[in-house]
Amino acid sequence: MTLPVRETDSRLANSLQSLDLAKGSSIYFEGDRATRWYEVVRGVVRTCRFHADGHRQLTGFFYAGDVFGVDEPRRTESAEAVTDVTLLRHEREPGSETALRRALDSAQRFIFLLGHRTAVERLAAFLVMIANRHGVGEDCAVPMSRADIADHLGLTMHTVSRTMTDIARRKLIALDGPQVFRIVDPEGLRELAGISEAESVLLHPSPTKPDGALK
Amino acid sequence: MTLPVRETDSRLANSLQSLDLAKGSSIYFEGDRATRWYEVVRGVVRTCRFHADGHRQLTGFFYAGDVFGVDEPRRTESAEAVTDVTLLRHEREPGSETALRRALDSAQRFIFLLGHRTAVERLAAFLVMIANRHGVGEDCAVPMSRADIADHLGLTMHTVSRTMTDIARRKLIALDGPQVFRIVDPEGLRELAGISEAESVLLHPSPTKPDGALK
DNA sequence: CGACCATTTGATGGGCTTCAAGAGCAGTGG
DNA sequence: CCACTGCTCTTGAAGCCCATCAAATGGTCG
Repeated sequence: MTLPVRETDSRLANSLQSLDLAKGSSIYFEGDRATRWYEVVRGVVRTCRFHADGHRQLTGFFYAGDVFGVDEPRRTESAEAVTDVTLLRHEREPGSETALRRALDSAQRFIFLLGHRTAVERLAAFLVMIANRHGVGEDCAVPMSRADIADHLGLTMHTVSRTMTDIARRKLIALDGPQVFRIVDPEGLRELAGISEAESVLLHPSPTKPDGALK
Repeated sequence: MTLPVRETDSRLANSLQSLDLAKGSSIYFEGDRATRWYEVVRGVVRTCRFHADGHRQLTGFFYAGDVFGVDEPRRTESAEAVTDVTLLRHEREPGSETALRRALDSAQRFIFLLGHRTAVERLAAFLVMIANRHGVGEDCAVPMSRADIADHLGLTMHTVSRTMTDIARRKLIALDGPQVFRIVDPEGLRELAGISEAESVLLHPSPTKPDGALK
């Protein structure tokens, strides 16, 4: 259960620590005292909570440039490494307001995503979100498992799998194994996701994309 | 379409304005420039967005003491008065960090609520949330319509109505018309909602309850 | 009373879950 | 090298829950 944590706190004063964690590692647990927040440098992180019936709810995925763990004074959700990751750990201090704002923003986007009523719509929206992390036309990595996606979107792994192949069958995406896809019909996919062209820009004023012009 | 706005900006310097709005009034619209945020003094407010297929998503309900409209630089959702309301309008300034934190908090709770998979679970959780705004054993007001609840929980008005009477039939609540209920079996309702006794306290470290001891 | 609205209730069908089994793939050890 | 194991992902079949279509009820206001 304990994990290989290699801490390289040499970088800066002890107000900012860099740490590497292996895939699957826990970063913190629901209920922990929370005094610091994190920034992803490399890899992908998921946050999750459990419902009383035992089923898991993944409340967010976080990529390089994203921040997470701003909850206080206690963790309301746990955080885990989806892939091998490098993180920056920040001390809490006034002025971390932008971090809060970004967290709120991503929470609101996620609420809107969950508002989609059918499985295809939700998954399509999710794929668009992933694709926005990549360049246009590039292959898109799906670092998380089908079960992760399911617990994120409120579906079952089976439905996710079926729906994925369904979207591929419609020639909106092309699958190259379970963990890689490429968008074939961007317009069609966005339409399925219920996202207008204009909105899709708004959806990620993203820190990972160099060209983050928000007008 | 325009609305009776009586503005009583006498209260304080022009950095803090009080305003009264009639039930159904719009407070701001999706896309508007956003420079101020609001605090509810009296009544209930809803925020909402629309999906591409036209269906409505209510992203939150806000009661006396709650804050809303912290999004920037543009409104990502519109806000409307569910009942007659009195609001305080705040200028944006550093130090509104606590407002952000509260907004994030309520967003996360809502995500968790949407994570419930069945209609009964969601509605039960929603009722518990409402009940937490009231004293123990008191009658609980349901200021919003069935359609509002439906668009909030991702259900239809019909399912909400059916499920409501179903929960009443199980003697977990007692209905006194569509807009008032009373909890008969708190333990049973919480269990249905998938909320443990311990958690139910955590769920509302609420500004509306005087006794907000969070340990 | 009659019109209108919100809510309730009934009947049917579809989409997702559930249960079940098979396919693909990496790691291990004989 | 290949059988064996364990895992994730895929696919099939049956059932249930909720959306949809449709209609009735109850309340408010003219």
